[in-house]
Amino acid sequence: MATIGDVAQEAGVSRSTASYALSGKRPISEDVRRRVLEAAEALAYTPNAGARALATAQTKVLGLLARFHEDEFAPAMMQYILGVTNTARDLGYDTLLVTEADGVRALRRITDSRMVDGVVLMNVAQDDARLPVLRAAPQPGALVGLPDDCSGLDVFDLDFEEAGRVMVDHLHRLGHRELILVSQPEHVVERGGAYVWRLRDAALERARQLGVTLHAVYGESRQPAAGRLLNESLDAHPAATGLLINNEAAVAALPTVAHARGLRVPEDLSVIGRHSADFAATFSLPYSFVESAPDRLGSMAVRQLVRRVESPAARKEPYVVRFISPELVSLGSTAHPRPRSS
Amino acid sequence: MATIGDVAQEAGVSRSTASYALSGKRPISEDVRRRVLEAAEALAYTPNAGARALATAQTKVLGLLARFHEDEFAPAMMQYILGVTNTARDLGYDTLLVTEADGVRALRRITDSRMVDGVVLMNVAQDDARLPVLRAAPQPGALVGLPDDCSGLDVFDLDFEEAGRVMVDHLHRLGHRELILVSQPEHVVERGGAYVWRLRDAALERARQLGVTLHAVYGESRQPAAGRLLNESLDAHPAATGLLINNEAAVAALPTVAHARGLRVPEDLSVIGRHSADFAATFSLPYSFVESAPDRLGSMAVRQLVRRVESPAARKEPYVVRFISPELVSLGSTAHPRPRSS
DNA sequence: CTGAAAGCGCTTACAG
DNA sequence: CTGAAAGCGCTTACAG
Repeated sequence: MATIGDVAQEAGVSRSTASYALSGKRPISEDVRRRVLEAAEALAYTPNAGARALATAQTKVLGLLARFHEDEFAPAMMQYILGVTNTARDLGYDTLLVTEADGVRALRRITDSRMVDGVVLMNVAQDDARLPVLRAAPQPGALVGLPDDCSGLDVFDLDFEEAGRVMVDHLHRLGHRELILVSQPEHVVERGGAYVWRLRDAALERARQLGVTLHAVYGESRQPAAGRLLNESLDAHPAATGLLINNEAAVAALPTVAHARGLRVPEDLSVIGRHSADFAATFSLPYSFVESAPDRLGSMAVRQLVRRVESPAARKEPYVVRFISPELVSLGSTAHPRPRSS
Repeated sequence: MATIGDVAQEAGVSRSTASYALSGKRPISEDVRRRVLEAAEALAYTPNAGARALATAQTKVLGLLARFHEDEFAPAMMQYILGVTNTARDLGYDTLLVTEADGVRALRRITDSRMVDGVVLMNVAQDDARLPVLRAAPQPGALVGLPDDCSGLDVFDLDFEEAGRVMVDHLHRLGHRELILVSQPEHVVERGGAYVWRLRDAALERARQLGVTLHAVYGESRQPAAGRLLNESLDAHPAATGLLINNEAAVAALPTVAHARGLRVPEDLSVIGRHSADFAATFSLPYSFVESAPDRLGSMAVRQLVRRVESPAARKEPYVVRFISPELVSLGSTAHPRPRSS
């Protein structure tokens, strides 16, 4: 493989001149510049990443830490990852994807060894053990997901509180007075998945204000349990006319459950999910939903991260906590209520 | 951050001794070794990845090139990726995930710059433009997916021919004499997705040998088209008693379609899919299927790749083309046939 | 506008 | 068993 020395020799200049001609970091005579560029072209010169990283203390690589819990719905993760990798590339960065179970260890490894210029943490828990490690690291960090303590890091998440209110408001406005909200399983909350209760508590609060009865239940995250729990919930609350689902596995199971029960949507039951448009298309879900915008969140996290990486000024700016406003995408699965039980 | 020089100083030895004590690559007195290890521990020393890569010409990073076509079913990809990243980590490697559209450019970038020690290509097409680039690269490469020309690379794939035969055999043995096979869309074939016709042609051949009528149709890869096409196929061949599905989107749509048609499986229709167990669980699919083993394929590709990376001897070995034998996982969706049409 | 030199942080022959 | 030195391939002050 050609080195900068080969290029310099081929162009008949010094290595520093070759380097400057390629980077444009100082004035170079037109003639020399041309010869260097031609030589680089002829030799198919590409700078050695390790050498450059060593000299510049920049790797042009971002770390992406994703966690996969047995009880979580893996398909939803792909969109977040693509949001990160594609945006990173647009900004000139490659992405080191780390999926190992021990996130703390992994984070130490990639930051201490200077493999990455910055880190995006996905699936952040309220009391995430990776956060202190990331704060102590020399690289900046961005989170997707809202922890209890946001200090020292940029945080991006869907506004789950507002999502809960939007769902309740929408059905209340249509005349519904009794709703069911299916969340993630309880142990997701226990593990620190704050988005579960953020949406739920805001929905409950709003329901109370509006005089709406809201039955909040924990869902399941695997099949067929997710479908079974839907059935139980519908059985338990026969007077409910609206169903809110903050749980990808549950909403994926709903078409089958509705069919089996002979339940028509929205005639017999109004439904609003909380997932992504891509998810809805993939699973062919005919339900209105609050867009969770995984690719946009990943993209936003990367943009902010790269700003901090590249600008010492940006590095000093106050940290941000930015929420994406929930957008209700209507697929016609809500209507005025009609009592379900005869 | 502490460097090897800091460690050496702290331990009162030279940098080379510190390095050797840490790597164990030459005999070190017990006393010195202990002092070095303590110093490294105390200073939380981690080698700088760029410096090490420069000195050793090894990055301990593997490249993973994944492609996402608009018309492909993204959720299936996550399992392949996890197979690669998890196995890589087990073997001491991190994974650079590259998803950009221009795979040729991306491959050039990561190989020419020596960012990676080896590359796994996913979603390989028959006449994949990335292959010549990978062959010319100094790093070894492994493929998931079978191209026309396998030279110079290790290739791993499901034995789709055998999968087609297994499906036909199984239903023939149960007494079925007319089957429908739903494949991927035609343009997936045009783009070079050989697995489509590999399974189909083998199934057709076997059906002919057995005197079974097999209607092979191209499917759709998005909803709701996938479901619609299922309906059309069932309408077009009312006497067919068995359905073979080599298409994730189609099999995901089948529960809804079957429900809508009042079709009981396996009483009215026997069904065999070709997908992964994880996919079946995620989508709650109650159909027997030929396991496509995405994580195992990813894992196998990485293991072979790392062998070549680490051993000059292995580097010289002949290249392999290794097929995973299709395993038929029964979920009870096949039975003796009963005429569908009255 | 250009070049010689130092330095980034490692590893590993070469000496002793 | 240990150390001084060279070298991996870059970038960037320092000189001119």
